[in-house]
Amino acid sequence: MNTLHLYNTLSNKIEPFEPITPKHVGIYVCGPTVYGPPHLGHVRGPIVFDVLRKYLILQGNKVRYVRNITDVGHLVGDADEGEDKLAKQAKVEQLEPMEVAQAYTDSYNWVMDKINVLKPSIEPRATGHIIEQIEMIQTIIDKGLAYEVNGSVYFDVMAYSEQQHYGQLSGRVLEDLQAGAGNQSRSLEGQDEKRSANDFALWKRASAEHIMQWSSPWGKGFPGWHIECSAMSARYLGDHFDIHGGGMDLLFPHHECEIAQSTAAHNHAPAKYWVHHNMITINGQKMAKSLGNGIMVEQLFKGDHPLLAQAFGPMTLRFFVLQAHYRGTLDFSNDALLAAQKGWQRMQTAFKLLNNLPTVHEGATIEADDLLAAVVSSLNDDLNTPQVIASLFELARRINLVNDGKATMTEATKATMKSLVVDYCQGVLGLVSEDAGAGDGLADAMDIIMALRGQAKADKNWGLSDQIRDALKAKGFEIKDGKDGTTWNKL
RNA sequence: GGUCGGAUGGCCGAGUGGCUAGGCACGGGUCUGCAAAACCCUUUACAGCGGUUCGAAUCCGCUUCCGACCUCCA
Repeated sequence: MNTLHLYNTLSNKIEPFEPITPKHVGIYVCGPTVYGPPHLGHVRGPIVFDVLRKYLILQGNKVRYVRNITDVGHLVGDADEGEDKLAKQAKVEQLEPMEVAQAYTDSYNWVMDKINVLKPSIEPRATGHIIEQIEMIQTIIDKGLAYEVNGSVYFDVMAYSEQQHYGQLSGRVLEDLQAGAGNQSRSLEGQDEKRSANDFALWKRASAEHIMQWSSPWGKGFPGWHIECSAMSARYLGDHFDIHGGGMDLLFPHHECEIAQSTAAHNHAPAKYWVHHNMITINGQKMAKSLGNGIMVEQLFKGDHPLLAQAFGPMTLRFFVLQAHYRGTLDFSNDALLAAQKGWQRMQTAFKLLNNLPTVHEGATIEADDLLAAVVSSLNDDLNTPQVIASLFELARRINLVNDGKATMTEATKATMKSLVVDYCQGVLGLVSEDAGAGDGLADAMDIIMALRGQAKADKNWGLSDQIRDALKAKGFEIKDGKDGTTWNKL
């Protein structure tokens, strides 16, 4: 494909991507609800949309990327009387709600940095946009598509569906949504206040002991759990922007409600393209608290989890995520992670050779134009990163051939290869080498040890050289004797 | 129950009406004090049963199994 195409959930088709305003792209991605430490599920979306964003930038677009922090509003599911998730966690920990939100926002962003996800252009918080949400709710009420009951405001789905198509995004039909949902034990507070079971809260009245609450035209309360994204996306990207992203689990009801709210308020749909990534599984099973198989990102980095035999670095995680297409489920397991880690190491090793490779003026036996074309084409085809990675492995193979003197290339080919490594591997895919020991003096210290061991080897003092090697290995440093000297890396 | 997705070689995971995905593991080789690493090579698998077709893993139907969503979720 010659231009970027994306799968649009709105049409269930792959469509050519054309910005509303040429060379300017607005992206809104649903960020985390910050009431717990980041787990593996939190990582996929940011990586996928980071690749999309970086690719759009490489193509010369100016991108405004908005990813929110939800620090209020989501109701607790299990018969908790509509308590705010954050407030609940706060009581448990005896902290201020904002303290909880801050701590988990920080740990989320720490993970984002580790996995080389670019910071959002704007990272708005739901609590910082209460006024915008109230204004939007008022607009919807004024249009007769929402109603107030006892200090709560509900969106009137039936009234809305008389003018607009409710269910367009998720493919749901209103009649099918009536009753009969699988989880019959689900009885939410305020259900009897609604005119229809499909109506959803825009604003909820807060009880006195509810910690997070704000004044509104309808009394003290807090926003419903869809309105924040509608209000914040409109504020920072306008009421009609290019791409709205998120996980498939948000498709219904969250995104469907967003469309309904925004359409009700602005008379047209908010986003042109809706892009959804699929979920992750652990050893083939859904990751869920109830199954006890949730893996926190920090546990992965430390290897501190029963399902993990070792630690895996941030780049291995990123590489692993990108080795699968974003619309398919992705299965985590120790073996799969291990395979990704080894593959990524091999790729890095080859790419590091590139700068020092010799070139020829004529009689070159390999080129790289075909790989560049393949990479671009794969990205254009709905961000097919697995195919991009396959092409990069072929690049690694060719680099190794030249390095081994089994093939030759021109300076122009070398330049193309550099572009593949710098612009696409490091740039778009965001896969950068983790240089162990950079800047903390470790490298210098290791150089000294390597020199001493080199002397022992020169003296054929194998006992000492092996002892050094084994001792370092025990501390997590791997020693490799190559033909051009000894190298090391941190495992 | 309703709606929507999947089932690919030992593992992960692309693709798709006829042409090698790729990675990891396994195996063979090069290199090497040993080891590890690195590098090269490693010859087709698509749930089952029907159907359409010159030809299907790829399209259609049925069956079995798995999963997601149905107002907690990335």
